[in-house]
Order: sequence, then C-alpha cells, then structure tokens
Amino acid sequence: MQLEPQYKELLDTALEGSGQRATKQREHVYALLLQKRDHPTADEIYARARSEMPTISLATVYNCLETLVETKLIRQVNFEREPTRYCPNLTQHAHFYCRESGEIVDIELSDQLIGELMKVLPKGFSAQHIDIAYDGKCNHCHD
Amino acid sequence: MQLEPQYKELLDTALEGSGQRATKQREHVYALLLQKRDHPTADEIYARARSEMPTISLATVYNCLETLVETKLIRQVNFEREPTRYCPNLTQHAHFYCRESGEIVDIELSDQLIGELMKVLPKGFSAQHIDIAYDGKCNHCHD
DNA sequence: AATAATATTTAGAATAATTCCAATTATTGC
DNA sequence: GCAATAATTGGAATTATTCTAAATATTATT
Repeated sequence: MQLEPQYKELLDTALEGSGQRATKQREHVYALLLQKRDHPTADEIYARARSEMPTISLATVYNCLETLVETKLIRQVNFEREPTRYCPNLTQHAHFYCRESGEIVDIELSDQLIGELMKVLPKGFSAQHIDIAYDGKCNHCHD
Repeated sequence: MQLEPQYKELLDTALEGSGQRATKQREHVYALLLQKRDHPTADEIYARARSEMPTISLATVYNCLETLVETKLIRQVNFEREPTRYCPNLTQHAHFYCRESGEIVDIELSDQLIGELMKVLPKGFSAQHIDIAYDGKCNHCHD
C-alpha cells in the first residue's frame, strides 16, 4: 500500500514542523487511515497494519496515532466509553453512530451552524472545539 | 442528607415502573447527585457516599448509577476517555468542559437549535440523541 | 561512509475504570 | 413471619491504554 504523494508531503511537513521523524510505521498507519475511512480503533489498525508490516507492535500503533493526533493530521473520535476511534477527515464535521450496524458516518457541519452553537455559550465562555455525536439509525438500517 | 419528597416520588415511580426496588443506596446516590451538581465521577460519588453510608461499596455505586441511567433519572457525561461523569439535569443541554479549571457547565439548548442539528442529517438517518461537548475556557478562567 | 547523538520501536509490565462473580443481606408478596 | 426474589458487597477479572527499558533506526557530524 502506498501513501499518495500529497499526503506523504503533508505528513513529512507536519512531522518536521514538530521536530519528529518520518518513519515507516507512521507512514503506514497514516496510509491505512486514509485508505479505509471507517473510523477504526487502535486494535483494528493494528490488525490491518500487520498484514503488510508483521513486526509492528500495538504500542507503536498507539504511538503513531498519538503523533498523528498531535500534529493534527487525524482526529480522535469517542463514543461513550468505547475504544477510541481515528479519523483523517479534517473538515468540520460531527459523527453519526448507528446503533444497529455500528457504522460511523461523518456529518459535515456548516460554519453557520457552528456559529450558532457558539452563540449559545454564556458570556465569558470561549470554546476552541465542539464535539458532536449523533446516535440513532442510519440509512441502511432504516425500517 | 435528605432526598426531597418530589424527587423521592420520582425515584420510586421510576424504579417501580421498571420492576426494581427502592433501596437506601439508590436513594442516597440519587440525593448526592441532586445536591451537588458538579458532574462527579463514580469514584467521587463513592467518596461522598461513604461519609454518610460508610459500608457502601464502589460496585454498588456503579450499580446504582446504572439503574438511575436506565430509568432515565440521570445522564452519563463523557469527555474523551476520562472517567464517566453523572448529571441529574434532564433538560436538553450540552456540556462545556473548561480545560483550565476542569469545571463542567451545563449549556441549555433550544428546541430550535436541536432541530437545526437534526436537519443536517442526510436522508434516511434518524437520531434519537445528540451529544454535544464544548471545550475551552469558562468565565472564571478568562484572561 | 563511519560515528555519535537522538528519536522511535518493541514486548511486556503496569495502570485505571469498569464489570463480573458468588456469597450475604435486604426487600417484597403472601 | 416466611419464602421468593432482588440488591449489595468485596474481591477478582477485564479491557483499553500507558509506561518502561532495551534494542533499533534515523539524523547530524565528521
């Protein structure tokens, strides 16, 4: 599996910018996330990573994910107390969790809607991030 | 500490409705949540509970909280992978987490705003719940 | 290209929140 | 008050994640 040149570029710049090194493992984990955008957990990424890189360890997967989150190339996604999931979609979006299929779908959010959510904050409060998680039934699981 | 009669009533009805029993422990945990609405964790509730009920166990605290959540008398509140917190505010609201003080504040949400959030869902999706978590700086921690 | 300095990976141990378990105790319906 | 059932308890088990220290890889320097 290959990391597309534009993403390779993005990764290298982000790592360099934070004084970190480009390694095979980081590249591979990032490529996996870009390739199958189904919000996998660390364990799932570990399983996927091993087919091409059998010696990678789970700790390394966690380390790589941490680095990618810190450099803002990916986002963490949490639902209740379930294992953290990872997402390379950097646009402003919420997540929809289907209780039936377990599928997680990105929901794009307009600046306008985010603006309205910011407006309801009491005076003196400022938010740097809003995390929005829907849960219900997705289109595939409809009656 | 006393559970106010209207809440005692609410609790008894909710428990009876789901075929569960009213116990001292359940009442006490519920009373603690109503009395100090600072979104405590199970551990914090355990510590508070013990001063008046020294023999209560942590497992029981977890059990009581589970029952209260199931009967919809309280809500769980999660931030990232931090320990789950509990909240007896049943109105439609989001949570604001202050990175500086750690304080968690309820943010009331209008039906209108919730409606708009529902409207951005793609066709075929239906949500039964939206979880909204802000994080940033609260009024006390302002510059 | 070899070497030194530094960062990363690795495997396994440690941690922390939560759940499970089996025995005891409390509550409810008769 | 007694039997039936549900809840509580303490401790063990589980699970996601982090930590640790040794081995390996990368980068900078000669």
